[in-house]
Amino acid sequence: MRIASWNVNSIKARLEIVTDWVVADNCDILLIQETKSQDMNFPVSAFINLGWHVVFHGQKSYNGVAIISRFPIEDVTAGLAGDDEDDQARYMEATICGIRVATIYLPNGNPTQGKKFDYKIAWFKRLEVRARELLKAEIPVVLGGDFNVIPSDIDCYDPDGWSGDALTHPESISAFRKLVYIGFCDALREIHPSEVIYTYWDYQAGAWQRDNGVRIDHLLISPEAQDKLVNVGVDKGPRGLEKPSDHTPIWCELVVN
DNA sequence: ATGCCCCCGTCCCGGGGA
Repeated sequence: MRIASWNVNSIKARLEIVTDWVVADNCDILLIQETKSQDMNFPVSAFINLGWHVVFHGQKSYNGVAIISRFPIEDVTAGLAGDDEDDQARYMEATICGIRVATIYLPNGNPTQGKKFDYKIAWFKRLEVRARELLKAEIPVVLGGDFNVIPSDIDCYDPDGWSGDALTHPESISAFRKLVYIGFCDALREIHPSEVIYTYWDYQAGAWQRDNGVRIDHLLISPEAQDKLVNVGVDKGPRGLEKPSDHTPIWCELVVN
């Protein structure tokens, strides 16, 4: 079972790149972020025509998440509990072949002084509450998405230049590590503990050509999923295409019994 | 120090991204 996560920066602008990739990669489940599409405009038929299943949770212009799968999608929940005032479409869960998956688009949090950063940290706390509940279920869980956190210096081409940013802020990193302390595994680091691997390169200043990247897209997996983990990687291919997303997919492979 | 680039929308600028 191959499960991937990808911030596509608009599902409509990236439709061909995404459909081509899921077919070529032999991916089974793709967790998508930044669809930037209202539900009524989501390009459902492109995935139905492939024989895939699709669920989505969007809003106008910004944010938006989706899950597409070769296998039936069950028990879908949209939104993250803990704040009735929060109307940003950043979270959705579903069960596919007995695996509970979540697609996560964590707030960026810049600037670090003010409401946006407070929202990020509050959102992280809500995610931790949900993550603890999911661990209690003792089933394979994959939390995949754009966490907007650079967990350590080796995950950044220029740690000094990024100091003071919301993505490297100590509170952001603590909140991310907390998910690991309570029991989730940073799947990429399980297989590649010290390799420099990025998932995002800015559109600006030739960041891709200079390999000025950061690792901010993550797959956090429960112990029951970790037991089934055989491989993890990042596919840089889509970032090098014409009109790419600024993120590229991260994937993991779980053995199925 | 700032912007570079890209996407969206009652749309040709401004907000948001990271």
